[in-house]
Amino acid sequence: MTGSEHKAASQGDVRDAIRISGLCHELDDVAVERLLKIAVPQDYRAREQIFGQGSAANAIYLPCSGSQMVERSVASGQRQVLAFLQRGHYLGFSTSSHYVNSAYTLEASCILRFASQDFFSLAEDYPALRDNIGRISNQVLERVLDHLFAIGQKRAHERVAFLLCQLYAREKTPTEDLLLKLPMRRSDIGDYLGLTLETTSRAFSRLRKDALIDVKGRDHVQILDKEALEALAEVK
Amino acid sequence: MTGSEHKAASQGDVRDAIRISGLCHELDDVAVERLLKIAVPQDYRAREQIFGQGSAANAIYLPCSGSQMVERSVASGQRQVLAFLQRGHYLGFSTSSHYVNSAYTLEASCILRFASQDFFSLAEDYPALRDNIGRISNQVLERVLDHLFAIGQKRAHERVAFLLCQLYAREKTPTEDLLLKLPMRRSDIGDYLGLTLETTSRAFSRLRKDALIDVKGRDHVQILDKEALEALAEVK
DNA sequence: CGTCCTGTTGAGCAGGTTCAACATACGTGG
DNA sequence: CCACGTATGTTGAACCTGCTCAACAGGACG
Repeated sequence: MTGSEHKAASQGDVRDAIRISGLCHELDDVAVERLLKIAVPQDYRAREQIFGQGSAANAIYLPCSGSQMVERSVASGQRQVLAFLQRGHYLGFSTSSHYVNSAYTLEASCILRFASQDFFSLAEDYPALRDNIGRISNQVLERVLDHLFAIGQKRAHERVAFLLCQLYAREKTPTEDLLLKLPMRRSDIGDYLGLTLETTSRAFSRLRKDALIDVKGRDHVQILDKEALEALAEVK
Repeated sequence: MTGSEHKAASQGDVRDAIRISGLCHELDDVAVERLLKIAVPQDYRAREQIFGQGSAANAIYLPCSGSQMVERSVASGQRQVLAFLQRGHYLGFSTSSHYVNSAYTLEASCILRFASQDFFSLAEDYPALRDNIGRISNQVLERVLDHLFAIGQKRAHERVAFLLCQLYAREKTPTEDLLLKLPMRRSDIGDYLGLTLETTSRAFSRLRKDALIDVKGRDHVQILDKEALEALAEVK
């Protein structure tokens, strides 16, 4: 059972998340209302599983608040973090009948749950919805290709620079002071970038020493030299 | 007709490629004919560019024969090979107006070219075609996530095992003797797996020494122990 | 105030890279 | 058809980045 000690999802939060997600692009009001009607909001605590690798893929998720990650593990114990997500990002699209990845919250989150059946039967009625799903998964593909480049070709501190730029670029309201929140642990970042947590930590230290960033406590980073950071992170 | 495997694309080759690609799933004959009508076959020599990073994304490509690769390079000189392709695989889908990747042939190839405009206006008329495009790009995403896992978490010889399993798994007619053709160079494999060409070569040697494969000349590999190879390659 | 958890830093090690030599395959022209 | 020259692939040796193991520091929370 999930904790309900946090504020319930307001209608505004929900609509905001859907709008940000791009799922409603070109969709009429009736369709949006039908979409809202099949959405079930659910509250999660920090570090709780949303769905697990191998379980039946019977829902799609849309975070309204908080932050989440998608990962994949193998029997030999290795783990690859595939994505860090937040409000307006989709989780749980699966080609097969079972999830091949797991998803967890990083912070306490409110997440909309759409039963696959409801969702896809709605998509049957609205071609625009199918197009939007296609557009979203193309964006996902693009991000993953950038990620692939970074892991395949970049050095440790460049990979960390890549993550910081990726996180900054997706902020809807880029903060003027370039302050970034990092809700994940060093080990999560390491598994995202194909590094150990120690190497990740050293990479942060190096960027700090070179005055590209300032590490503010455990989970905040201030970008001091955005251009230099982007030059390190270059993936296209 | 039957013996012209050298140059001109036969109608059979073309239909075969389209069938393998999965683009015609649930598509009626009229639609398929219209698709064939806008396809322009073109012959390429080995190691020729099909399209280049930064150029206008005005076409989609479908190889009928030969083999190809998609790569991305950055100013600093690093290159990531993103995919090795062959008959029935799609090339050149782009979200933006310009390609962010380049594509080259590995061997001499015949490739169908669809002008984006023609292609997408045809897709306007056939929802099934749009669905098929969506399904194909989901398959691409799945492959890229496997690739990401391999590069992020696997050691050198495990990555090579991963590539060999990936290439073997996609053979339409799995050869009984487990003989695999590798039309790419060691440096291409290295850039695909995030390794240098020397490390790649050493990884092949290691797999040979451990009797998992047999390297037959420059561009053929015989798989001797498929189970062991798959155990090394495990990505889910 | 102590405990646990996360992050940082250090030291030694190892896998992968770099640089270099050699081997083999392939295409070309004699 | 063979000989040669160039491409690609393999192997060796030294080096270096990142990993492993370990100690310590700083918050968060009871």
